Order: sequence, then structure tokens, then C-alpha cells
Amino acid sequence: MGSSQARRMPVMADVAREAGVSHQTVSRVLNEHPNVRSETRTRVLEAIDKLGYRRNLVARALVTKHSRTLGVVSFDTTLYGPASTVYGIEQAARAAGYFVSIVSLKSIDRTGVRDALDYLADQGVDGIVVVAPQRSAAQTLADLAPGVPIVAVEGGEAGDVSVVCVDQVEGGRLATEHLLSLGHETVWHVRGPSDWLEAEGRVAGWRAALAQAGRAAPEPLAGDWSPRSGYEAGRSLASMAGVSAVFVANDQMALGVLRAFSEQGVKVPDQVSVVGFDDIPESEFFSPPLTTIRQDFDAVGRNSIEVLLQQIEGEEQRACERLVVPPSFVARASTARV
Amino acid sequence: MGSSQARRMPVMADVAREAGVSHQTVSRVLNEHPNVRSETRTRVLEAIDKLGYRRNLVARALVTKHSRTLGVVSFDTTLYGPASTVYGIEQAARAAGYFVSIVSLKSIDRTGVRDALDYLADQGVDGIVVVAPQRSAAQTLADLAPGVPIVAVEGGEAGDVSVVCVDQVEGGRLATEHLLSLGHETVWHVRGPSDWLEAEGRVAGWRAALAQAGRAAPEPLAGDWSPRSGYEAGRSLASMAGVSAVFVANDQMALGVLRAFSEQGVKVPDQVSVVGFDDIPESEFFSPPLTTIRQDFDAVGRNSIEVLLQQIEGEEQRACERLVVPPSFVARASTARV
DNA sequence: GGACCCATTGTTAACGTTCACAGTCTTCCC
DNA sequence: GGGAAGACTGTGAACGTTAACAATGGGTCC
Repeated sequence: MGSSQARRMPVMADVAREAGVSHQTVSRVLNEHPNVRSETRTRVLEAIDKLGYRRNLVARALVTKHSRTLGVVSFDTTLYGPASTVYGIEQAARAAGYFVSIVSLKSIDRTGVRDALDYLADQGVDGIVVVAPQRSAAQTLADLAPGVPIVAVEGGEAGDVSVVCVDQVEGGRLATEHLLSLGHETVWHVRGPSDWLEAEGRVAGWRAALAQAGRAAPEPLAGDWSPRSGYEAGRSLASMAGVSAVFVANDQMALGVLRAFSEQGVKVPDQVSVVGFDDIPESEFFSPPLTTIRQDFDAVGRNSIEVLLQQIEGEEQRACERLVVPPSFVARASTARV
Repeated sequence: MGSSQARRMPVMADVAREAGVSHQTVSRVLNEHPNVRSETRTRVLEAIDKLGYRRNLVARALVTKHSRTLGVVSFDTTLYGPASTVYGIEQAARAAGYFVSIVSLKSIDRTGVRDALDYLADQGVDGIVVVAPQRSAAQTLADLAPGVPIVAVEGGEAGDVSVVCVDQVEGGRLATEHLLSLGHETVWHVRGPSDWLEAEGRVAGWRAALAQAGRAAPEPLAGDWSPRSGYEAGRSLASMAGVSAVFVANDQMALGVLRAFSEQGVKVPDQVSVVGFDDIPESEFFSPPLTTIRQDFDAVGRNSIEVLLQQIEGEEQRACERLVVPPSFVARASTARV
């Protein structure tokens, strides 16, 4: 009778009975406790195998207070940058034996970040990575010390939380110096949205490089990372006199700029040189292939997990690290000597 | 003394004591049980507020057997398609009050998918969405009925699992018919990797449209979704005589094709018309702007969650649905009358 | 040969919630 | 006024694991 009924999942006690030991011994085998006779161990292992037992991680989390789950809060994971970073985070976390729970925000405002953090904290995550490159998000984070360890990616000034980021200033500098070294009088800039720290950093690097070379910095054109905004900036630039070099704050906008120039009959790189930022997979096949600054998103992801795990598993109180990943210059065909 | 010690998180019993009720009453308030006197309810709510109590979801999951967490298995979330789908899934899941745990596979092989599924099942997810457009993954899924409800996205033939997908065949047909309607004698095709069901579907649609028009189908060129592979296919096509229309299986490869044509002096759309697939945000700003087939990834994500939740929460045994999202044609400037 | 240590195992009690059931106190009806 | 049907609340036992401690047995050391 009742054989048709789905047999319920075996629990530790079932394994114990099958192997003729106590449930605690089963637990010890599972947790690789040293003091278990090897013969006992194999007997337990066989019982586990026979019954198809799988340990209930929820029950385990209840008593250990560790869920082995990490939370990730990110902004629009459709964009290449965030997507790649989250991907790197996920890979690194899984390699370390952690699950990853994701909250992807449509827009980043104070309450949005706060809710996401609460939401994840409720779930009992052991730590949180916040991929929140906007100033508002970064500030929220500073106030908001939840019970769990936090690492910010691109999170601005290291306040109360550890930060892992790419050196945006250096990237902006690299791009600008490259253009200056080709003999351009000055370099125009299509910047990202003012709320974004990354945008700020690139502007700062651009300004610094110009200042160092004793050149005046033209007014930067505002964009929002989208190809369309780049396109519009490109139309403006095409209509202006004396523009021979442009540093665009990301590759997508650079694509828009290239498109606008092409429409207006402005030849790249013959008349104007263009440098992008990110090195998305498409950049190499733009017309012309885009010279750009590469961000190692994978390294960012890996490092953020490393810092976070150190905070979670390490015993000593951490010193709120700030880990900076260097960008690199990628030469292609969109820039030329003046 | 001991005030410096971090006060431990309050639990239900603490709230109960504070409010002068039993822990069960607190539980009832939290779970919105109807039979609680409203005065009692406010007293409990005040106690919760005062103590800053937050319900322990792990303990709750242990007894209810529901974690309110959904698992997502995906292949390379760096690609636009998977990234957008996962984004849609995450949004829909959160709206429904579920957490999302992600496993992003580097490569999809049988063991990879199996491990991911086990991994998620161990964690106690209530259901799993598998974004696995490869044939091998889809087949693995069929064998592998774990204890939890599963929905496959782009999962091929609806076998034992429900499937949500975009009508790839229809997409291929739309692209091809558009080109034929412009007066092109035949349409060449740069296809995706043969292991991918999406690639197969697009090939099938392309073939069907050609057959219906009574045209011979040239041998398709093989690509791997990357711009580079499109570039190589483009070089081949540029060197061939009689190529006037090309349907490329995704926008990234189409970019490579456009690049190759541009290098070889082949004018698009004057000499050759090109149609892509996906409608990534960049496509509108390619040179020339790319005519393409749009996939509504957001709808796919939403639908997959809907189907999954129906399986989880609905009482009646589901009939292994197959939900097809139609693609749409987006006209731009990369195609022209012959 | 007795004390003691260590390896191995078992027993009992948490962890913080919900479920099942048993109360108590109204209210309402005949 | 007796009873029954609700509304509301409390008590005890799960859920499946790990932690703490106790117990057993064999060996070693002097």
C-alpha cells in the first residue's frame, strides 16, 4: 500500500538508521570532521548514496547562521559593464562555494538601494556586493551599515565600506594623452551622466591630462551612456569648427558619435580622432575599429568577491580596503596623427 | 555592563514579550491572519517597530518548505540576449515576491547543467528557469526531472518541461521575406553555432521562406555569434559573386559583416542588403543602421516566470505549456531594393 | 596497574519559525 | 438561560540540521 505515494526526501536520521550510526556521525562525515573511523565513514557514504540523500541547506543555515549566499545589487544588468562585472562576481563566488542572489535595479535612488539591501539582508545573505556606480547609491551605502559585510564596486570614496574599482581617472588620462601625443591641439569630451562616479572620474582624468599639457579644456558634451546620446553629441561636434579629437566616455556613445560623423561626412580618423571607453566586444568591428580604454571587469568581479570573503571569513577587523584595478589602452584605427 | 556588546537580533519571542502576547500571535500578525483583534495587531506592530524586528526567512523556509527563491541557470550572461532575458526574469520574479539565485555557465555541457540544477535544488529553490538555448542543454533537461518545477527558455521541443521561447523560425522567415520582397534573387545566410536551437530555428525560417518563393538556398556560412565570426563570413561573402542579400543570425555578427564589407569596398545597402537579428541597442547606430528582427526578451522573461509560478502555486497539474513570443521586424537603412 | 589522554561515538538541546490543536471569551439564537 | 458558533489567543510540537557535552574504549606513561 501507499507505494504510489512519492517517498519523501530522506533526512539525516534516515541515513543514520541505514548506516547503523547516530545522526551526529552522519553530520560529522558530511562536514569532514577528522575523528570518524574510515570504515564508519564509508558505511555512511554508502548509505547516503543508496538513499540519494541530500543535505538540507536551509536547516543548516538556520543553525550555523551562514547561508553561503552572497547578495548582489546592480544597476541595469543589460548594460555591458554591469553585466560583465556581475558575471565575474558570480563566477568567483561560485568557485568559492557561494550562491549568488541578484537584485537588479531599474533606477538607483536612495530607497531603491535601501530596499534591495534590506531584501537581501532578510534572506540571510552572508555578504553583499553593490555594483552601484552612481553617486547617490554610494552615499546611501555609507549611511546604511546593515548587519552584513558589504563591498562596493565603483563606489566612490572609501568611507565605511570597502571599494573595488577601475581607475577611471587614469583611464581618462590615458585616452587624452594618447590623443595629445598624436599632435591634436586639444581634446573634446562626451561625458557620461553627472550622477555617475565613473563619468566624473573620466572627466577628471581628461581635465588633468589637458591641464598637464597646458591646453584649455573645452566644455564637455553631456551623454547618458546610450548610443543615441552619443549620436546627438556627434552631430553637435560635427557642426563645430576646430574639433579634431574626441574622447567619448563609453564605447556605445562612441558608436553614436561615429555614426553622426559618418552621416555628416566627417572622416574618422582622417579629420577627427575618436577614443572610447570599455572595450566592448563590438568595438573592434566599428567603422573604423575603435581605439579605446579597456576595463577588466572580470578582475573587478573577482577582486570584489575576494575582499568580501576576507571580510566574511577573516577574523581580524578589516581596514576598509580600496582596491583599484588599472585600465589599459587599446590601439585601433579610430585615431590618427593630426 | 556589556552594553558595548552588539545586541543580538530580536526574534519573534522578543516581540511577543514586548507586546504582551504569545509568539504565535506575532506570527499571525506577520502572516496577515484575519482573526487578530485590531488593537492587538497594532500593539504587535508597534513592538516590531520599536525592536526593529525582522522575520527570519531561513527559519520560515525550514518549516514551510518554501524559500520564495527561484533559480536561474543561464549561459554566458555577458551576451545581450541572455542578459536581457535574465534581467526580465529577475524583475518579474521580484515583482512576484521571489528572490532570484543565478548560476551562469561558462560552457554548457551535460554535467554543467546537471550540477547547476543540483546546486540550486540543494539550496531549496521553489522553481528553476533554465535559459539554455543549446540542444545539449535542452536534452539534459528532458532526462533530468528534479523535484522542483522547471521552465526552459528557448528549450526546444516541449518534452517533459514547459517552454517559453521566441518564434525563431518566424523571425528567420520575416527577415528572408523582407529581402525577397525587395527583389533580391536569393538570400545568403550567416548562421549561428549548430548546437544552438535558436540558430537552427532561424536557418529553418530562412529555408522555408526561400522554398516558398521557389528559390534555391545557398550553403549557409557558419558563425559563432561573435562579431569576429561575422567579420570572417563577411570577407568570404565579399569575395563571392552574385551576393546581393544577406540574413545574419544576430546583430553582433551583422556588425562584423558590415565591417568586412566596408573594408572590401562593398556598399551597404547599395550593393548588398543586410538583415540582422536581436535588435541590440547598438544596431540603430551601425553604419548603416541595421534592419533587424527584434526579440522581446522582456516578454520572454516575464512569461517564463508566469509559467513557472503557475506550476509552483497552481494546484492543478500543468500540461507542459509551450509559450511562443512573436518576433517583430524593424526596418532601418541596411536593406534596399535591388 | 592506575591515571590520563585521545579517538570515536552518542545524547540532548538549541536555531526561529509555522502548524495543529486546545483553550477562553463573546455573541447570538431559541 | 443553555448552548453553539464564532472570534481571538495560547501551548506544544514539529522542521532538519549543528553545537555542546557526555560516554566509551583503547592505548601510553610512569
